[in-house]
Amino acid sequence: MKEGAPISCEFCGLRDLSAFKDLDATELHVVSHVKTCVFFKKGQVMMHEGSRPNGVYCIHNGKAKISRLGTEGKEQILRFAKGGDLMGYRSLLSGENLSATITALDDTHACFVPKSEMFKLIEENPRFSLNMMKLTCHELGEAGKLITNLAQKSVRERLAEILLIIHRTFGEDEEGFLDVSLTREEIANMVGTATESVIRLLSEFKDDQYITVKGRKIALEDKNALIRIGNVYD
Amino acid sequence: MKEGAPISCEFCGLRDLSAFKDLDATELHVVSHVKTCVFFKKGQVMMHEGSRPNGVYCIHNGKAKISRLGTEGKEQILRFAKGGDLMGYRSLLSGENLSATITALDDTHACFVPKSEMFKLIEENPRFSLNMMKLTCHELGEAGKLITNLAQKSVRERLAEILLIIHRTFGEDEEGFLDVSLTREEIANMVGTATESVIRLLSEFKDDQYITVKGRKIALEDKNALIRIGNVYD
DNA sequence: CGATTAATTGATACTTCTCAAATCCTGTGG
DNA sequence: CCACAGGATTTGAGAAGTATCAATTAATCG
Repeated sequence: MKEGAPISCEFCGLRDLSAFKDLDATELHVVSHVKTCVFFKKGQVMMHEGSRPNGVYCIHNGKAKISRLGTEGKEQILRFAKGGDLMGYRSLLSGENLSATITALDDTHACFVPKSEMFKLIEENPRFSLNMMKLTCHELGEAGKLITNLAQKSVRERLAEILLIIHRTFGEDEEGFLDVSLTREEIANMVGTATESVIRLLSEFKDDQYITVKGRKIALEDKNALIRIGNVYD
Repeated sequence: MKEGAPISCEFCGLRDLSAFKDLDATELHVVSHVKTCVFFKKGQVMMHEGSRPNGVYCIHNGKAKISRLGTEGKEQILRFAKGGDLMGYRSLLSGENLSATITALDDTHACFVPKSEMFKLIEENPRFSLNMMKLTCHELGEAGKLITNLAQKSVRERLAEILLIIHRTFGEDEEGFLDVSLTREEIANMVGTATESVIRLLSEFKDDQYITVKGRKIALEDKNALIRIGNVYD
């Protein structure tokens, strides 16, 4: 982790996507000056499960995964994050230790906003508070979906759905492949299954021409089939 | 659903447990006068998945379950609620439809606080906002735990853990039985498994003398054994 | 261009689900 | 208070779905 190129909040194109969208010019100016710009290399841990954060990261560009350690130290990926997403706010706001580890999936530039500034904004700007609540409550809804899926769907269904989620989150590159590099193990740790099961099912999907695989790169060729297989309704 | 006995917020013993604990005398007085007291019979639905709530319920006494419909209409129980707990705030704050149904597990008295009042408090009292955020963020952490458990633990482990969770949430009656009446199917819908599996595993736990069963009533006789079986660390 | 890590495939074992049938409760109405 | 209907619980048997272990091949990063 080292200092990155300074990015000014006032001119950040992602601002409208974030909880900071309703700050006035003065507030924005302050945030822009108290924040720090940080760079993480691919694979680097941005925040550690169990520790206490002193602020939040706002991702400028790059990708990250949010994961927890389960029994036997096995990783469970809870969700992904990309540009405009805030990381570490759950722990900061609830006053608990970090319940998850955040790891960069790519070279990532992020802005660190200190705790004091976050609480000052909450204190002074109800609109910001409401944005933070919206964000959290939305995540809570997503978590409920995931819980239901894990509890009720088969591994095959879950894998199909998660391929679609990855597509929705990160989109595709110029060749049509999912625009993120995940190992089979990471996919398994999102689906909640064994690596070998993911491999077998991906082969199946490939044989059925629902996807194309080229090394670690995966392209969704028949999204409707995946929607059907995954029983994805929303 | 009919009018219940009026309960005044000022004298509500549960207030300190709820997000309303930091309201000043005036605010509390207002809430107490705009709220409605409502009574739900055991089994009655308090809020319906997919609908848009016009406020939140604060449970005065009684018990409720929060559940979602999964594929094939199967119920997935996300969590339970009891006196002092707020219901429906996730949807209200995120501005989305209700993502879950809330059903009374017992005869339940609850206070309905209208949406307008909730947003007024958020607008005017940052401490209240912060309490709401704390609440939501804490739930989000719990959801993460549940996700990890569902993805990684066996049905046997999950059942052991959920018996402990039920104990922690509802405590025990004078005979030492878990103080809530759940069908085997409801337990299965919390664990995320088939009803028959729950029945078989409960018999096993009974044979091993970890629990005692008397009809629908269950008593935890050896909590340490359940902690061990469930790999429960927190 | 090695060395290491990741991906793949096969064989086998185990957990869990599903279906079916029997028994037991529980709440309800007479 | 009792009898009954319908739902809930229990048990068994067999089928699926997944996990695990082991061995090979492929890919990736210094």
